Amino acid sequence: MSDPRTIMHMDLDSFFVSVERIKDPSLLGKPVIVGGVGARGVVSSCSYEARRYGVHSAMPGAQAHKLCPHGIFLPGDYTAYSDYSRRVTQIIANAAPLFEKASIDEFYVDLTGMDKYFGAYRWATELRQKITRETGLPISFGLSVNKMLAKMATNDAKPNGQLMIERGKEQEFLDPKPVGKIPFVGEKLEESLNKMGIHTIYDLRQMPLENLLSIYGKTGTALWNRARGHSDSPVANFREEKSVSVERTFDSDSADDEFLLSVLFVLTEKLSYDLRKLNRMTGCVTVKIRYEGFVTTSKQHTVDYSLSSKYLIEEATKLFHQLYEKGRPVRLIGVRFSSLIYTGTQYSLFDDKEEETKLYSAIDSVKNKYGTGKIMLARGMDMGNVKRNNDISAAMKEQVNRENSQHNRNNAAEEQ
DNA sequence: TCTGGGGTCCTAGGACCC
DNA sequence: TCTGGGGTCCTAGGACCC
Repeated sequence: MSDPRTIMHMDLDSFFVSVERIKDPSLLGKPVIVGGVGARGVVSSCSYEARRYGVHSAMPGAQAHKLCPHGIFLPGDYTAYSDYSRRVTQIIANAAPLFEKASIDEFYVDLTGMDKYFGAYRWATELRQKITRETGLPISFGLSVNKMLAKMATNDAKPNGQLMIERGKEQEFLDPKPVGKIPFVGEKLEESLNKMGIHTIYDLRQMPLENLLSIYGKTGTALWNRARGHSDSPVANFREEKSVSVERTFDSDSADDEFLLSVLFVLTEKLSYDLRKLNRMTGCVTVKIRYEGFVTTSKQHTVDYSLSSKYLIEEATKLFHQLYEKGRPVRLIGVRFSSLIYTGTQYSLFDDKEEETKLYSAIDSVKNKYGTGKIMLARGMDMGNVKRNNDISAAMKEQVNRENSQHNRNNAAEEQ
């Protein structure tokens, strides 16, 4: 075994709620729920006061309302959340040589080499205090020998606390916990383990590796390792994005072909724009349809690497026609681009399509100025309202026609 | 109670190639 | 005559995380 590392994990406590409370201190001490607004909303974040009523994140809004009728439901202010997240990230970046931003509200810091364990603990305590002092946000941390244990320590420390697992006490820390406390053991896996009589991590540790391997494959090996506190994934300060996606659930199901196609158009346009902003091209397009009753299907296709809205919309439309069962009510439509490659200097390959490039940069510069939502998505997003659908369809048709005639002109020019 | 949106990773079957 | 085996890519679906 290699020398033990010292890893810190940090988690902003009910982050969205904390930001809302900075914006409006009268929310302090009250059951605040972010999300769960609208016909099909779910809870994104909730205060500990709300959790006492059984509310938790990912819960359908209707259920949260039932459990906590006097709760304060907020739609969420994602711009503010990003801003605060960035501020916290900056504080950590200034203090730590090697850290990883694991999500909008979670961070890992590698403190290996910091004079023994207690020096690291003091350093971590000070960083935590500094974050709360400078942003007003409560944050918890865990400290241990790897990412998994540090994260589990944070979970025990929350809310607004800190916990170091002493060296050598790792197994003692793990053994009594339910297997579901292991990160990556979700509802399904926990249920499956419980059925075999495995409830605690101690129970899991009694299972021979061969058994776990034959039942769960790779997952089995991971379970065997996690039960022993083994986890060697490094603190990674950079991660390349592998896919981008966008999807929308409608307030009510729709089987209106024209409407569905216009949504697909808007989503694909938006995603292509994101792709160009990232300086990436995609080599694979996936269209997802979720029908009435949560029945979900998808169709993907490998395509020539592209960042062209027009081309990607054509591909998405083809996939949609192959996938969609006409007349069946649809709950959600989604688009994903994967097999991303960095455009880098290759962007010049597109110089010969000057017209197209100009069109995009014109659209993009307007978007940069006013925000994506306002240009293409504002009308497309709140689509519960059927009356609006006709407007959208008309606008989309107009746009498609414009692009088609442009396309035809280009083709004609090429043929000459 | 009736299930968001943005991601990652894994599995398993089939195509295809040598 | 009636069917090998390894490697890789593509596709569909699902579990899981925040």
